[in-house]
Amino acid sequence: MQKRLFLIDGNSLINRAFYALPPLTNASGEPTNAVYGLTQMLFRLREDYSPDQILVTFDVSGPTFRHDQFEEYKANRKGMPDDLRSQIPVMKELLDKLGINRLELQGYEADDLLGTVAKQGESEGYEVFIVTGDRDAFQLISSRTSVLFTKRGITETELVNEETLRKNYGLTPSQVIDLKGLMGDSSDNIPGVPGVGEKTALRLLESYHSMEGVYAHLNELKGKLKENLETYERQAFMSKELATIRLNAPVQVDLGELREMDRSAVREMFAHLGFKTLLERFSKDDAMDVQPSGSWDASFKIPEQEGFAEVLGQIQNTKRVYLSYASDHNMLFVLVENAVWAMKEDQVREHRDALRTALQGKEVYATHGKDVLHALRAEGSDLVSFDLELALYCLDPEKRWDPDVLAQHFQKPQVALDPKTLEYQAVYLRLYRDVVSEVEQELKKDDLWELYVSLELPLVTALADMEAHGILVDPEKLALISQELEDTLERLTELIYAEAGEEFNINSPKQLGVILFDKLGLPVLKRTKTGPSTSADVLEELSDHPIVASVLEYRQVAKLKSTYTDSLAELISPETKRIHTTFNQTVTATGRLSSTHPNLQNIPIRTAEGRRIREAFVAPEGHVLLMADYSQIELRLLAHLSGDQVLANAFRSGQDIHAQTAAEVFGLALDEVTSEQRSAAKAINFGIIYGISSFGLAKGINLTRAQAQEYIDSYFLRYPMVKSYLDGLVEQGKKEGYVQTLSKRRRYLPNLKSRNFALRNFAARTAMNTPIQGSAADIIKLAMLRVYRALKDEGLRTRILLQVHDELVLETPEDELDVAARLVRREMEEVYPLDVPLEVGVFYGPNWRDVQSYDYEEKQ
DNA sequence: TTTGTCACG
DNA sequence: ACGTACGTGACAAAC
Repeated sequence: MQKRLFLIDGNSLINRAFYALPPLTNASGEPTNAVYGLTQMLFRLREDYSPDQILVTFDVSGPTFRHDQFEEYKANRKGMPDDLRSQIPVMKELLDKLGINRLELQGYEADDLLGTVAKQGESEGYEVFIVTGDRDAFQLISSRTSVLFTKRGITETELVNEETLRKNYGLTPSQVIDLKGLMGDSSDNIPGVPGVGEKTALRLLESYHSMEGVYAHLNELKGKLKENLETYERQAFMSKELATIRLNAPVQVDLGELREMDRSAVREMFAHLGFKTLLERFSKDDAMDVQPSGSWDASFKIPEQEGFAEVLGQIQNTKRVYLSYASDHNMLFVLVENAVWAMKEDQVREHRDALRTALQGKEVYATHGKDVLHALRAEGSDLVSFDLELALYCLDPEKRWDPDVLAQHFQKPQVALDPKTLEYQAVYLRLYRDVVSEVEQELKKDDLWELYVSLELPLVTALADMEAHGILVDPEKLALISQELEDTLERLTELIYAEAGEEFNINSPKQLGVILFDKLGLPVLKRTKTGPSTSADVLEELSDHPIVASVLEYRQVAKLKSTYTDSLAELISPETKRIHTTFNQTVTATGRLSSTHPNLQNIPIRTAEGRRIREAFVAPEGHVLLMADYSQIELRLLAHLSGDQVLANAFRSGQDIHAQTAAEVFGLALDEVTSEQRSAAKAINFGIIYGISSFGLAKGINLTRAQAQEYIDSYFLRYPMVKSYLDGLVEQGKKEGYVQTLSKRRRYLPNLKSRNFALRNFAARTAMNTPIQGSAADIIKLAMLRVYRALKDEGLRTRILLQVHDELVLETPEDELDVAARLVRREMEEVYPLDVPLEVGVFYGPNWRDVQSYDYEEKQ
């Protein structure tokens, strides 16, 4: 077995622990939190990885060679707070008593020591682990060295090796410093090239591999980017050099074996520091060797070639199989006959068909069903019969159902393992097996079984199918738009610099604030907690000044370029030429879906400029895109749920709903309503759905609070059932502890009883909004299922591509358009009969922008 | 990591 | 007197 050397970046960890943990003190009032954090980490490492040697490095105060080289380096780095400084000698003393070696050297930073000793360890045959919260260490990764990167303070670690560095960051170890040279690092006062953020830097490195490569091919670049790279070349190379870790620190360590700790001295120190839990664990027999998994069996097997037949055989002989896919390891875990098998990506690929066949007809219980469907390329099949994550989401959509929470909730032993390890996955799967019947019972007890089993679970299949299919994107169109936006951006930049009389980073709210409010003396209308606000609604008030109009336009264009052209292009799959988003089914509090990587639920539509992005989303040859959206589904649901007949009749009449609201609120005939009154009524209708408040409404349309309150009062006078319905929701929420949607989906609102005014009011608005927004989510999910099944049943080739909350986007062969359009409209409108009709607008076209209405009557 | 901003329903 | 419209995700800057 290979020996393991752990190198711990003491300064990095102690800093992170200090800021992440609450300010603990011992009985004498001395701060202890940083010491506590690092000590806990040490215990955890020993339990999880059984290292053969541990070394902790520290920075020594005083100048390093970097100070000589660059005066400004860290010149204005914040000093260390006294409460942290005082903990360092304590930590060192504790390490000595624990028998853990310290390493520090005047004139060298911890990074350089880590790097040098890592190389020494490698040459002596160790598997080296560097534990730090500093990304710079990624440059030290090699086939024998990996980094345990701390996150969320130091509570979580991520194991980064050559493979995960490439996969998650798109970098080789040596590119880490190129990246830093280009983009800089504000926390280290290392300047980068202006206008080059992470995205741009990664793009450049992908094309040109290194900074040298970028500069060798500068003539292939253009515009502001090229200009900035040229201007800041010297600075970029200086920054790169600064970020480079030296491997030649004059240290030679005798790695040897771990020293014995001085147990009584450690116990004494723990007592003095007030570390009760650590002391307790430590006092038991031999705390440093305690098995972390409690009563859980953390074992697993990786099947060898012959072993695979054994896995398949076990699956054949059983009724039920538990599966999880660990995306950070790209491994499929299978629990069958009390054995956990862990299969690597290529192995799964090789045996995919055999696995799928073996699982057919079994009870397949998955932690995350959609991941398993993707891993087995079984999207669109009904392979998964239970999805734990989804079931827990139905129980309480806002609870973070981590395995430790799950264990606690169902009174099982705690899972005390690092979530990044394979053992953790094995234990999680066994925990899952042991709670699943109780999860099912609880769903039934709370009347959520129907929601889970008839709506959410079958939807997994449809979503997996949609994700795998993807939507076709025209990269040339995207590039063209990007170039035009770039040109506009350059023109606006010049204009803004001229009007400001100087150059600055327009993307920085802080720098922009200095120009607008200090230099040009514009009035500060709103503040954020860090300074004057420069948000669009503020700037619109100030648009008399020519610079403000330019800034507003710049912001719009910059947003489009960074979020919707450059990044979208990178996510086109080389194999399919399509974008494959992920639809998250368990993140929102209301039951809606969300979309990530990329988010395809917020593609611009409101402005003509932004709408152009939609032109790049296209249908393949011989196909058209088909769009279907619900009209006013939330207000219709309000009419249905409240039973208000004035509102219901408004929808039955088929007239413009906002105009009708205006007529009611302002006491006019429908044809007397002005367009201003209509927009005011529209804002009121929004307000009602959001959980009305006079303050909010006044902000939405320019009114005083008193006027807004008058509008609200007269609205509720005309729609009294709406008023009593909304009041009833808050009351019911207070009484039951939760509110629910049409399909009984719950959202718990304990803050309805809070003594804090703000929290309580927020909860009250949530109580009014969630049943409406959530019921709309229920309905479109049900509609998706019906459309999906109907398309399958009728053997059509039309596919659902996207869901955007009240809209479905489909792709249909031209010769299927008529039948698909009618099917979609029918399934969506008839999905769930309400007191008012559900109306669906249907559109089609060659891309997502240029669409025309599909008029059902005409085509009959 | 947090903050400000802005894209969507 | 308190302080906000509801639900998301992504990006750049600054901490």
